[in-house]
Amino acid sequence: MRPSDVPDLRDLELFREMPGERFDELMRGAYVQTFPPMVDLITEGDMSDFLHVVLEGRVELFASWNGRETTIATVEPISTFILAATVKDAPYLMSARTLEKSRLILLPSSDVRKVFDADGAFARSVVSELSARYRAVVKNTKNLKLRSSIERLANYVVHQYEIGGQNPEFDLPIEKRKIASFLGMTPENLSRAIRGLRSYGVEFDAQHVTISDLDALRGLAKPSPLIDDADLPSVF
Amino acid sequence: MRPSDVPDLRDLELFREMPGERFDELMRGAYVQTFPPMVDLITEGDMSDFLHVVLEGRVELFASWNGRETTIATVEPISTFILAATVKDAPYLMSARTLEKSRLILLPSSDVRKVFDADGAFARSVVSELSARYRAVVKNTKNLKLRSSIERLANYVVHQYEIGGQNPEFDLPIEKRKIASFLGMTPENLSRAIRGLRSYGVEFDAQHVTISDLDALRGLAKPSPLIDDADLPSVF
DNA sequence: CATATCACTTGATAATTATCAAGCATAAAT
DNA sequence: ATTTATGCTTGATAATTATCAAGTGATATG
Repeated sequence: MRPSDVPDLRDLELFREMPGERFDELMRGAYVQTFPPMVDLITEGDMSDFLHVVLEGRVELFASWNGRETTIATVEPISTFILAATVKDAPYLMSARTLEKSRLILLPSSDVRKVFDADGAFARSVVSELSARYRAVVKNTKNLKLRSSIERLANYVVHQYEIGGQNPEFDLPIEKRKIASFLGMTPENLSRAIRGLRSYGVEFDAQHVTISDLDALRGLAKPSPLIDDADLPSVF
Repeated sequence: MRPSDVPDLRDLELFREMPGERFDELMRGAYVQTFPPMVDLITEGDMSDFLHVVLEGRVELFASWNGRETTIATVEPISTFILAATVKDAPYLMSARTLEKSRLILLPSSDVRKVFDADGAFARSVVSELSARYRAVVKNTKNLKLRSSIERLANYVVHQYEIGGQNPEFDLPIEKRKIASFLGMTPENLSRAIRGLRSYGVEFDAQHVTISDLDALRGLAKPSPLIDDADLPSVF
């Protein structure tokens, strides 16, 4: 375990309030590992062995049923995932794979639960993180159920614009096929939705997006803080 | 506050581990209220004033955007709702209304947060509840994104069959229009999906459902514990 | 009893979204 | 440079789902 990774972890809301000894105890069992792209990290249905933290790279969370697959989220540094399965000692609901070369810290789930049982401050941090994630998934549900695919795309574009410092030009952070899956549509349908946004002053050139009429786009997207704003600093 | 309500609350996983004095402290600020059917309890976007607990009756959680509305869940006794907004001190993401005459306990959010900050055991109980709810929403997302409407209905029927003690005849617990909204479809589409289930040996007579060919139904539904099983004793 | 209301159903049609197949462009591999 | 692979786009078509309008049946209301 590289000592330089520890400060990053310590800054996470999840571990910030924890007494130093507890944190060190957690770190003793932890290990850091670097994975190539497209490596399966966890498989849905398996029991939770480790709490995962992405230090570098990018990880996709996805789920499958009956031969179909859908992207639930992509996780970027520095952020944990599958916290709920870890504290519940329950099977993973999602699978995870690296999208690019990624460095992760793996904290044995049993250690996490041990600290969790002994340390009220940690328990409170977990609550904060879980609440935020819960709310993110509820927002995602509202997005899926209340909006059409072009409306979801429009809001995705507005959101990328916002988190990119309101620059009217930016690059898509992930492949279009992943965006399509995340937004709950096929790649073909995304392609057509992208063409549909031209009448709202949005041009796509491969990964590059240019917004020329923000008002028109906003008029279609009608973004709402109760659907589109993040409770979490990172992720989703 | 009726003293007979207290034991019910005390049995909730959320409050079970809590020291008696803390529990009493929480109860001092609480009050019980009975509401007629179809009363708006909370409105999405408002700040969290109270943690709500349903003692009797039934409450619908729903969300709106751009004139559209969708049912997220119905809450039955004895269960809390909007816990995440309460602990985060954040705006409600969903509105709530009574579906029938309902009795609720309202716990001031600030009291809940106070106890939460002081009591590690309570924080751990909150985590357990939140994790379960988080996982329920993730399952719901998988249901929405991976299944067609008739598949969602088929799984809904299988689920009702399971929680009703595997009796091949049972009654729908809520109005069909609510079921449609919960399953993410229009009432018309639900009507047609119901007809579509006839070829799988499921007959609907108003609210009454009869399953005559469970294998056929299961073959269509393909229920999965990673989508359809509950982490929570009640709700969803 | 008659009427009104409301959930539900059905039919006709439209909109949305998915599927299948082919073609294009870019980037990696030989 | 040519080939190969891959992601993306486009077209044609089909399936799914929504919308609008009308009708049915049950229950409630006057």
